[in-house]
Amino acid sequence: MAGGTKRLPRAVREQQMLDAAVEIFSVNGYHETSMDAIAAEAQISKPMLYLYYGSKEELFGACLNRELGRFVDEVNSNIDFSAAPKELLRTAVLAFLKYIDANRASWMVLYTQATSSQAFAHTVREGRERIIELVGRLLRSGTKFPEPDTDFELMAVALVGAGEAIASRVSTGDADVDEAAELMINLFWLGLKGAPSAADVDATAVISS
Amino acid sequence: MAGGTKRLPRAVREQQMLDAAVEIFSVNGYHETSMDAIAAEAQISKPMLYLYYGSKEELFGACLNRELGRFVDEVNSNIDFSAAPKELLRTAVLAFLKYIDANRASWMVLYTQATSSQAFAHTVREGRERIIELVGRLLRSGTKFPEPDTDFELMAVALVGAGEAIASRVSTGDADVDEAAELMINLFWLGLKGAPSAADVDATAVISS
Amino acid sequence: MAGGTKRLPRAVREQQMLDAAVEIFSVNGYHETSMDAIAAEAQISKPMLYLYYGSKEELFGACLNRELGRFVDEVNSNIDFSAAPKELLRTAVLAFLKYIDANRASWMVLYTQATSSQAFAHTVREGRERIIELVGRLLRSGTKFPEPDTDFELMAVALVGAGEAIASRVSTGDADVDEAAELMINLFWLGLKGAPSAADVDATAVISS
Amino acid sequence: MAGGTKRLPRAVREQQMLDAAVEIFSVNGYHETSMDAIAAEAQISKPMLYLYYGSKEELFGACLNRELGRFVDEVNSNIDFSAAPKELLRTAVLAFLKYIDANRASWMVLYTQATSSQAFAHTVREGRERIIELVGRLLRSGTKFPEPDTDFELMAVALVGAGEAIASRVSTGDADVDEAAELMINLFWLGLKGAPSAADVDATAVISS
DNA sequence: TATGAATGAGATTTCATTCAT
DNA sequence: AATGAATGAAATCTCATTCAT
Repeated sequence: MAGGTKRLPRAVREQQMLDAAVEIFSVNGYHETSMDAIAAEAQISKPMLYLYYGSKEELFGACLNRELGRFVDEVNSNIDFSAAPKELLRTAVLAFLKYIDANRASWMVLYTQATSSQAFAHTVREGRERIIELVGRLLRSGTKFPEPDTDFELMAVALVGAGEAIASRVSTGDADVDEAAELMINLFWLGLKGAPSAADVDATAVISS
Repeated sequence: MAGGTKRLPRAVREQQMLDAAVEIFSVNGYHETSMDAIAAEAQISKPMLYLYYGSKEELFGACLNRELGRFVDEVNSNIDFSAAPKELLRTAVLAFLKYIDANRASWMVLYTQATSSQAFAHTVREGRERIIELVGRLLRSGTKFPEPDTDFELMAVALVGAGEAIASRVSTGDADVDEAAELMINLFWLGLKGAPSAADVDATAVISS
Repeated sequence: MAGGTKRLPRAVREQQMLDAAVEIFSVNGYHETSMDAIAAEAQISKPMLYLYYGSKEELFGACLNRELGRFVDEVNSNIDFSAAPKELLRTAVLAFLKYIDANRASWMVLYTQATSSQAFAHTVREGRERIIELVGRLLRSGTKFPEPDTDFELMAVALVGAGEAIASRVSTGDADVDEAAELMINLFWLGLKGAPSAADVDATAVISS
Repeated sequence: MAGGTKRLPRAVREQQMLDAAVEIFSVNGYHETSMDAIAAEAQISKPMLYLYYGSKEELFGACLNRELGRFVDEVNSNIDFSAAPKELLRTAVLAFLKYIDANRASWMVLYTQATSSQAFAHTVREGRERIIELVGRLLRSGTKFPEPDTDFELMAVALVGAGEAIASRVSTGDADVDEAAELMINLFWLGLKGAPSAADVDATAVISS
């Protein structure tokens, strides 16, 4: 009634639908969300959803892709690739966490939902895998004298896992962005020397027997 | 005559049901699992399931609790609390990862399921929170001269996140337990000095420009 | 309410459902019939239909099979296989048409429905094919001096087609059973000598110019 | 600019639509065919379909009528009405079967569809009725000394049924046109003396016991 | 104690059909 | 004359859950 049963160009409607879908999926989860609910939120009829997106699964996929795209774009454009390594790292981590912070509902929940929902675990896993590879390469290239048997990839897995956990804390508002950023930066930095044996000497020194 | 198949003591029936439920939930996920399927697997009738556990949600909760309990018990009993800190850490990490490795199907999948399903995110989050607190306390007590503003809890969040990520890799068979353990131990150890400012000095030295 | 939401043994419910399904399918046709309508007619809930028969298609298949079985049984038991050929033919044709006459709604309409419904054309065609083969063999064995190139099978096709058409007339009440039987018997009998050339001589004699 | 693609004269458009509709209906059946599919095949928009034909049912009716008309025209124009009865019969049967043979897809399938779909059984039945009447009149006029109680119409029903069955065989490619024609001609010819008593004498002679 | 029988409620999806331009 | 945009209505099917025995 208030909203609009008006004729809208396809592109506009698409966004309108995705907005609604992201909103509802985020709040209720994939399974608990009905197409009816999304249609209602978007103030359109259910058949439109199917006309535009084919199925609930595809609709969710479209949500995922849009949010993923936005995330990548935003983060990418806020990283200062010309800066020195540590500064670059700082801008990257900050861009990442700030995006999470600013898009709590939509992104983290979509992300969480997708991780579980069997049909999308795949997509998320792939995305994560790419990030892990990236981080792995950064670690490798950033380490001056790598031990021969250093498993940079597993280290990357750990760091990305840590990043996700921190991001989750940020997304729930339970952690301060700046503080979280500082910690992540440090952790990554440490990761660069985290290869097994190498670290022991220095680290142990500061620690209670 | 007409009645039931076999009279079994309550405790046995309960386990029989949980075994079946864990099995099916693990394979198919929470939403894709029907009570019918569980009843069939347990070779009992659906009303029994409801008699014992009240609802699908409660049944899943019971699965979760049992598996969580087993996990905690097993890990606990394999940690050498009398050992020196680093050795204690080693036994803990190994116990953790070995459990994961030995119970791939049941635990990690249940865990993943629970994380998503809105109704249980709660339970999992609580469990994780307890672990994070524990790790946080360990960090605090393990650090000789803590900086005043060190946020041990957030560091614990990161480390636990890293641990989960690694555990996930182990559970899929994509990472070797021993290697993963070594890496986690190192990471935690480093975590002890991961408080912002303190680390910079040493770490930077090994790193490119 | 009036009918019965009572507990019934499986076998009884099955028949009750099939009765309802046959009734409604017959009146409305396969596509125009909804499972809701059948459930209502059977005075049970829709899930029962699915519990017992799995899908609309399978339900229809079950109807088809039951009616087909009844038809075959009834007709078979009314044929006098010990009689002389012509008498045997007579009993067979009468049994066939009388069944049709007595079961107008159920059988003929089911038959018609099935013929069309893509998914069952198959079943019906097979059944018809068997009858055609049977008739073909009868023709062959009944003809004393068959012409070498006589296509008994195609003749059987024609005779069965004629039989179906007549049966259809009977089922709508537009033809008298006894008269129809006599005609069919004659036609079949003639069919026995219907091989092309053979007939010409006699037939032409009775015909104008 | 925004508007329509091409302005075509009404008659052309109509044929274009019917062509598409016949094609799709034939392949998929009435129920399985969507207006969308037809519009797509005709390369026009759905509202056009509705503008020209009002509803799916009417569109199918139009298809049926056009095909029926073509069929009648074609067959009619190939019958040699001036020939002697038997030759006339031959030309008629051949015209009929040749048309079927040449228009397998369109006609027989449409015909089958129509027979079932409740809404069109009517139309088909009427058409068949006209043919039956025609054949009945031919039988009557062709029989020199008809028995008083001979039911020529029912005989016509049988013969037309036989004709349909044979035609169906031809349409599936399972019967040769010429052979089928010869058989049909013979059957019709025999039908002329198919009145009960008359036939017995001759026929029995050729038959076993 | 144990279960076969039964269902209310709701999910996804598909169409024929119509506005507004 | 022609169409992209939009929908009401309904159909199939599934599932957690409960009686009645």
